[in-house]
Amino acid sequence: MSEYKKIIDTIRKFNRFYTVNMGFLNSNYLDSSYSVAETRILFEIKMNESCTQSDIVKILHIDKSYLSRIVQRLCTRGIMQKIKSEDDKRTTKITLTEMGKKETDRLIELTNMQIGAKVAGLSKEDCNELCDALNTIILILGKEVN
Amino acid sequence: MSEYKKIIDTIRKFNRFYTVNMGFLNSNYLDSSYSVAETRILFEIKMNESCTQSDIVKILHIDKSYLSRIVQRLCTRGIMQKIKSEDDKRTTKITLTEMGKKETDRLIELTNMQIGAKVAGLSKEDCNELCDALNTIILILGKEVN
DNA sequence: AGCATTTAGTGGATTTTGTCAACTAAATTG
DNA sequence: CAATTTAGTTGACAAAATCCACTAAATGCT
Repeated sequence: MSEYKKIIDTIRKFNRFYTVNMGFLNSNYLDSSYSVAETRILFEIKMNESCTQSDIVKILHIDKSYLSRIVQRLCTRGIMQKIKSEDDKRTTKITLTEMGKKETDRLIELTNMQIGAKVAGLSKEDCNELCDALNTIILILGKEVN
Repeated sequence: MSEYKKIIDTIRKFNRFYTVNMGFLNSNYLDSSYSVAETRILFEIKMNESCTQSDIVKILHIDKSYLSRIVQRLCTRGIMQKIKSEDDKRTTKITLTEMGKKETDRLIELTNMQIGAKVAGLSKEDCNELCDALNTIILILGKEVN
């Protein structure tokens, strides 16, 4: 079997396994008070400190009007703030409020616990091996630029 | 850093990387004529040859009423068939029609090409290493029963 | 400069997706 | 054989996501 056929089959098998086994990846089992999209947006802002809506649109590939409404909702809920940019008056910087930061941290903690539950029974050796394997994949697939 | 903290951080990093980099996983960029749910259902029936709706409900964790309607739709589109079971008259076996099989194969071929594009530039060595890493993850995480 | 095009974000209207509860019919429990 | 469970269907809704048209600001072009 050629390398390509083998790797494609393996990735296919992995995807199937991972989405079932780690199915919470894109689930709202996390916390019913935030949708999947909201959660991803919160995580993204957390990572990027401060960013514009179009930044998020580009990264997460979601519709700009959809995002706009989500941001509005989260603003009225006191989770984030829109700050008019001085240099480019079309754009608004989005930042988390104190409450938003706390909430995001809480959500991260929740996912950590879910992940923790998944690996709870693993031995030290398995943990290390798993880490290596995950990093290997990031390294190799990261070479492919898109 | 403890093994657990390390592995949780790594999985978190991996999830982020993989959903962005391999984002097509659960996308309908695949083929606009089938929704994500429809595609998953088609793949599942393909794998299990013949199965009941409740089988699929259990495997894919989707609402039975939701599934029922999707199956109906795909039946009227000539993709699949419901066959009354003799032994248990509550259940209906679902099978793909010839057209359904062709369509499913076509969808699989499409994902294969998407995956292929992702790994196109990899060396033989990288391919093998990647395969090993993916299989390692399946092996280790597969130990954890849920 | 001045006009055309692009970009950021908003809002209306709609479709798609997914959920919940109630129901029928058949199977299972005990 | 009555009570409970299971498989699937349907109605009514709610949530999520998309499409399109629009305003205002920035950028490109000649």
